Amino acid sequence: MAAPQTIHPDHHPLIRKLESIFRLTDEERQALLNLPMQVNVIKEDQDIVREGDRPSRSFAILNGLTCTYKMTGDGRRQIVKFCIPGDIPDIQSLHLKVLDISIATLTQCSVGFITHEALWDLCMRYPRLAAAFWRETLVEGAIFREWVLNVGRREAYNRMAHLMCEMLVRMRAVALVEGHACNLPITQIEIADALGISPVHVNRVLQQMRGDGLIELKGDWLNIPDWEKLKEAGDFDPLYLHLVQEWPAA
Amino acid sequence: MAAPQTIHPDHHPLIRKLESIFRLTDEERQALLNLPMQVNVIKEDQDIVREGDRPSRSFAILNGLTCTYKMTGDGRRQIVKFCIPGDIPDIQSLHLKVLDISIATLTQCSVGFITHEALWDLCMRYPRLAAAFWRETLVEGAIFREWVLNVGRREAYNRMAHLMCEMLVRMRAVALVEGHACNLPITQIEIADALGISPVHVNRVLQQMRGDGLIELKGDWLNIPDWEKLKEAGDFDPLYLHLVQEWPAA
DNA sequence: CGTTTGGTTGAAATGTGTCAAACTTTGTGG
DNA sequence: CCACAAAGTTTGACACATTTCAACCAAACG
Repeated sequence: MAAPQTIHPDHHPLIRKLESIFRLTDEERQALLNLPMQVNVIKEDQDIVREGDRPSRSFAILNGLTCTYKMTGDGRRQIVKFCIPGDIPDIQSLHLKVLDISIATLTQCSVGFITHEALWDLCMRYPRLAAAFWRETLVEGAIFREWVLNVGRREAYNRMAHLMCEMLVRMRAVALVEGHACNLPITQIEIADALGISPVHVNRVLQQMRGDGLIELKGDWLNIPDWEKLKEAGDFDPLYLHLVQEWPAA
Repeated sequence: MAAPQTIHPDHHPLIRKLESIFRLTDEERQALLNLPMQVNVIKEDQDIVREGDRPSRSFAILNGLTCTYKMTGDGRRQIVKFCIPGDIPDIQSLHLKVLDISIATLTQCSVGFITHEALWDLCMRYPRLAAAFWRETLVEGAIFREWVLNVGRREAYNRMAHLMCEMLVRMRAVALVEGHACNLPITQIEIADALGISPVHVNRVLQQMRGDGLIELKGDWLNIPDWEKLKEAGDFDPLYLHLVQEWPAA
């Protein structure tokens, strides 16, 4: 609905993300700013795209939280990734015509739609940007792999701790962490769908973790009182996120 | 150990795979054939690369079976993908300097090492090949996502059926299926590590599936007497494999 | 042949799921 | 600002899928 709008470079999540990987040239930065992007605000709990769709454009999350999910035939949902500002969750559709995933908002979001045509054009003109996008999809793949490990080989308690670690580190990378806390407005049902367990069990595990002083969840805020302890519980090693700039140990 | 060797185009797994996506030009095909590739034979149960490595080259599986896996801190293994001829399982290392996975042979394999330098050169010269490699990594990501769903939301029986379906379809795509059967020399322990369950349970589930007439496992051969039934049990939809050429229904 | 590796079996332990109800918080319209 | 509805969280009891442990068996192998 909203008309194309100008975003200040420093606040453009895409630019911020790419800059965290390598230094953009002025020309590259300008090309990104000039990308024709239709910014829409979408309310919470809406599918943005659905499995089976054949989109002609991709979208960047500018603001808010979304998740990528799949369903079994009998209607059980598995969230395979939480997407945060700066992500382009369906960039795969540039190459793969039919979507094998659905993507839904978890909160109200503003997303920027970019036509595949414009993306292709950008990639052709700026091979370094093409490489950066490719790289992003590879990191995404690495995250999926870690999730297979997490769901397949860790028990609920550690699995949950691992997820919290990942979210905090990824949020920190896009400057969405304040101190040891970040805004994480997701329900226990959504956590359950991400971890492959039942909502009831999520509740029990969360209480246990709170009791152990690993996390604090007040309203939509996730606070990590003891990062090292959480990391230990989650068996968490950020290597798979392939962040270029690790932040100093807490 | 082995010296670079010539492979007939029709038997070159890489070319065969790319040709299944789009028609290569003569020039592209020649460029692939000219890729300097060091072919090594590696015996079974050997790590080819390990998590933490910083490889300067990638490798294509020319022959044999390998798996990509990760380990938890307390030594539990999760296989995240089986790799078959035509795959380049660590092509991600082109962009991501440090490996977040290990890759091991399951059988004796012949693999072709290609330096990153040569791959970059190829990608620069032939953008369609670069796009094809990117696409391959995206399909790989789609497979990981499906595995998260499989491990997170399906019970052992269906999970196993799903894995068998995937293996058969992927093997068929590279002409490794004869009739309804394919060579699948993996142990029950390896299946357990792929499905995130215990070897004992794999055994029980396999017996149940055999009893239900879903699969036959004699020696290293997997036979599928009733594809539709297996597909049903595995809740299997090949969409996520993004094969260009579906094969006609059995 | 003995040794190794992988497969099979049973019994007991356990993590997690299911169901159903109660409780709490949030949001909304009167 | 209250009242109510809706959404999300918490709790308990019980069921069950899967794990663990330990032993035994069968096939492959040098």
